[in-house]
Amino acid sequence: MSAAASDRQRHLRALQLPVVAAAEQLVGCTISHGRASGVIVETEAYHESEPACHAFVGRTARTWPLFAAPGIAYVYRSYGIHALLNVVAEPADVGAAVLIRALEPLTGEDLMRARRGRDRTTDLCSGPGKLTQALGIGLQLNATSLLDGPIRLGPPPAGRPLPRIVAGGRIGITRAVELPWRFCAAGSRHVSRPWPPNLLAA
DNA sequence: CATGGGATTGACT
DNA sequence: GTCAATCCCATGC
Repeated sequence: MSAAASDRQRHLRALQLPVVAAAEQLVGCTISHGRASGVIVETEAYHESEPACHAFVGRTARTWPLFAAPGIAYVYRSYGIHALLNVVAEPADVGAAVLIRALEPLTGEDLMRARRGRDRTTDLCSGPGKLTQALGIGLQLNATSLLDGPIRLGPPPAGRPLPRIVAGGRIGITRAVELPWRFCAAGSRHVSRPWPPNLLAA
């Protein structure tokens, strides 16, 4: 298969993988909602086997979408304020998902600015709460399909080289912090916390 | 039924 | 660097 053909399948192949590999493979793919879209530049993996994952406590009124089929959206409220978007991964009945932590704006940047009340491009989607606000994604889209919409997970933009990936510890959690399950596009200025330059070499 | 704690962000010192 | 906003939900009495 050509490299371009492989890219067009990347988001679909990722959904068939274990959640940590899926998180890595989804960097470079796209998320769109209506006219607004962006390239995924930062993800984190969560799995029911570790305590930082909401699914660790099992199936509840909050966590049931995590156990749905891969490609379903898990959208939940964080800190009483923000909506955070996850791509459910692994086979049905296994609780696992990829948190989308940052996007590089691709289309609809004017809409994003209006929704965010910010001008700088790097302030629009550089965080899990920011990107849902920029794309107009709320809790009402919890458990909807990312393959059928309204939110869509798509392949990398045509003609764009896939980014080199850097891995590290997940952000903003207190348990299982040692797992290197955060993945970023190397050198991207659109991630939530840019990598320290001294650690970027390798 | 009361309580505590977030997979965050933005404003401020 | 610190801190408040804000609310759902999981947990425990």
